Amino acid sequence: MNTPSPHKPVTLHDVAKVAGVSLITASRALSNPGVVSDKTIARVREAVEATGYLPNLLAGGLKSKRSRMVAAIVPALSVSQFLPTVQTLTSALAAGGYQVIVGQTNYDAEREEAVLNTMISRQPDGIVMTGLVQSQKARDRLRRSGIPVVETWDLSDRPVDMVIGFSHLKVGGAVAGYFISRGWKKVGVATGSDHRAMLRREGFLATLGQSDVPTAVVPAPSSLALGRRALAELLDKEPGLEAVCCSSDTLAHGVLVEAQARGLRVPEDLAVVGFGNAEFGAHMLPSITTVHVDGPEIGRLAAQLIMARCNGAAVAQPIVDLGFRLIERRSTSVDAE
Amino acid sequence: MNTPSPHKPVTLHDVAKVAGVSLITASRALSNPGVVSDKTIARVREAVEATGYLPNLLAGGLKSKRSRMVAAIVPALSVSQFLPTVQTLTSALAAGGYQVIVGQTNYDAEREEAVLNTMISRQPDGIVMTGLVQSQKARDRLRRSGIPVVETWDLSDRPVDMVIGFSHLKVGGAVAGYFISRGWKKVGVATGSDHRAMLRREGFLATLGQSDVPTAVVPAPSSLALGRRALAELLDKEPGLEAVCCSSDTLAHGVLVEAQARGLRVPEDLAVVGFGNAEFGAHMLPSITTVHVDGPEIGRLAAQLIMARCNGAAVAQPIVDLGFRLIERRSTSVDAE
DNA sequence: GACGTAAATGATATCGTTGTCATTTTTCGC
DNA sequence: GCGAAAAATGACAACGATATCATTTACGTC
Repeated sequence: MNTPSPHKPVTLHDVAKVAGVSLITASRALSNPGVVSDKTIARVREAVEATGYLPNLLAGGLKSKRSRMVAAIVPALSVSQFLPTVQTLTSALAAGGYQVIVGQTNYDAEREEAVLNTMISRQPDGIVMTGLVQSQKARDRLRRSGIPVVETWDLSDRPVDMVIGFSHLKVGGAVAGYFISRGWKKVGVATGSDHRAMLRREGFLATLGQSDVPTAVVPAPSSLALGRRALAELLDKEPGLEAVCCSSDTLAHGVLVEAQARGLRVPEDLAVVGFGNAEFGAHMLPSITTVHVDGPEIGRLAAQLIMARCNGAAVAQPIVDLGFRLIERRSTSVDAE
Repeated sequence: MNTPSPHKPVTLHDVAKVAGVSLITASRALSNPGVVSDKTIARVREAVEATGYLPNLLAGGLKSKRSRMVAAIVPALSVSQFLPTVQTLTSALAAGGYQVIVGQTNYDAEREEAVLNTMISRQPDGIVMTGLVQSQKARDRLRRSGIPVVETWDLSDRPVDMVIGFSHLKVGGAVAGYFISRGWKKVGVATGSDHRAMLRREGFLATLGQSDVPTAVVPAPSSLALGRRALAELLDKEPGLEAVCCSSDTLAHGVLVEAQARGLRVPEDLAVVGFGNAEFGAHMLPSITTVHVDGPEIGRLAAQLIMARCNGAAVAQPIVDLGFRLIERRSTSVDAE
């Protein structure tokens, strides 16, 4: 058995020599087998096996202008909200031979622009953003780059390219509608400081018809500890609070814990609504009423749209509204399932 | 203002022409400014600005053999356990001009091998694994590839290359020691089915000196719902259970909820220990006794080791034991802080 | 001012693969 | 068995950058 030295990697050239064919035929046998005879394909495959050849995707990508990489850009990897999306995106793309390269913006528009430039430099076949692209300069550059871009977790009339998401304003409105139907008057908002959470709050306030609702804004990303602190802050402002609208299930969880610490019964003394339908919310005591959004589907769809584009297909519907639905659970209703 | 057509991207050649220097000087002005005069650097920078040039990292990487990409391989992105590690890894690498490309193995050794091959094809400057590389074939191939590899979240005498982690056997032993010191006799284990969790259970049993401890094994990745189910299963087997050792804080959270649902007081009726020191564990009621491991540090260190290697530095200590510590909280002791 | 050295710039080849076009071989109808 | 079309293979150049080696320019010293 031969042990190749670590510094002379096997190239397609070596494979071709072993298989007794030309370099280019070896290339085709592997990446375009339709035009090569079965006999030759078999010989090349054997040679690949024998030499332990692995293609150099940098070289292939350079020439073919298809890197088979897709950039996924998130505020931070630890924002569990987006994880299911990135997870399914990665899996769906991997199934098609694409890999994901991640970038973190830390909720910072300037960093976002820098990250996007770096990503463009890597010649990705697609870019998936969580959220809309903030800076106009970046939007222009992305458009000029010609790279398929999918913005997600939001909607826009004029996306950079494609968008898959839902209306945060409407989510806020739907929650407010629910609050109204339940007759809650003394309400509060516990929200992360990020743009989308603020949009939901805006929609909430608009439908509620109040503009002076007590609000606790906590820095993104949210956490249980921040949720506790937020409720403490809200109760300071409005001791008779009946219901709290939270910008995430994590925040809602914190609110629940703080309520428990203060001997407030949920939902009897205080009703709590979250957002995101996190796994834990359905199984806690009390379970958390929340707004469900299909995060995994966003990732799958984004992968699909980008791979379709890469194969030259035109995308019929570049704006996809996935909608949402409110799931009523025990944190707002003792009768809920 | 000129609007370049989307299909004729600006290359370094264009920049050089605009700056009135040769291609290679432009290249050096950007990536090795030390050897170029300040005047020329300024001219090239201007030309970059004027043309909107972004380098093609595929081309650069091909020739220089430094792709400035690092592969991060996880069982699944949704395993929150590893997220802080991937997060700090990504940030630390980004600060050094490296990007992370992610691969998911789904806890499957065969998939792991396939993912590693794909990654090697991308010519990464380093590979960071969560866990040890399972298949021997993959280990050999990685060694031959000459790519710096950091295995994490575990220890081994013979890593593929470098390893940063801690001993899961010892973690299990430490928890068992704690159980013994508290005098708990009727104990149970709720554990994920993954390799590392099973190692911890092994260490736990060994130190405890019992081999017939009731165990509920749930499929990885763990969830709150699985934790609830695990406790139900354990109470079936051993109704007089005094304490449960869980393979993650998420599972412990589920055990806590199930205990609450059954009217069991924690810790008086049932003590619960988790693993991982997740954010929520410290702030819940009761807070969760757990084993702390410095996940973010693992990521930072891994980034550091790989970048050092890329700069030609020899790594003095290729095996780093970060240790762990047990944090006693209210889920095992009413006196805990 | 001549000389040697260091600084700055340039020309050329190449990284490993694939697109394009050219050539050879095979296949098949009549 | 011939010719035309199809199938299979090959030669060459090129993708966009950097490594290497060569050359020119600037600078300080005696």
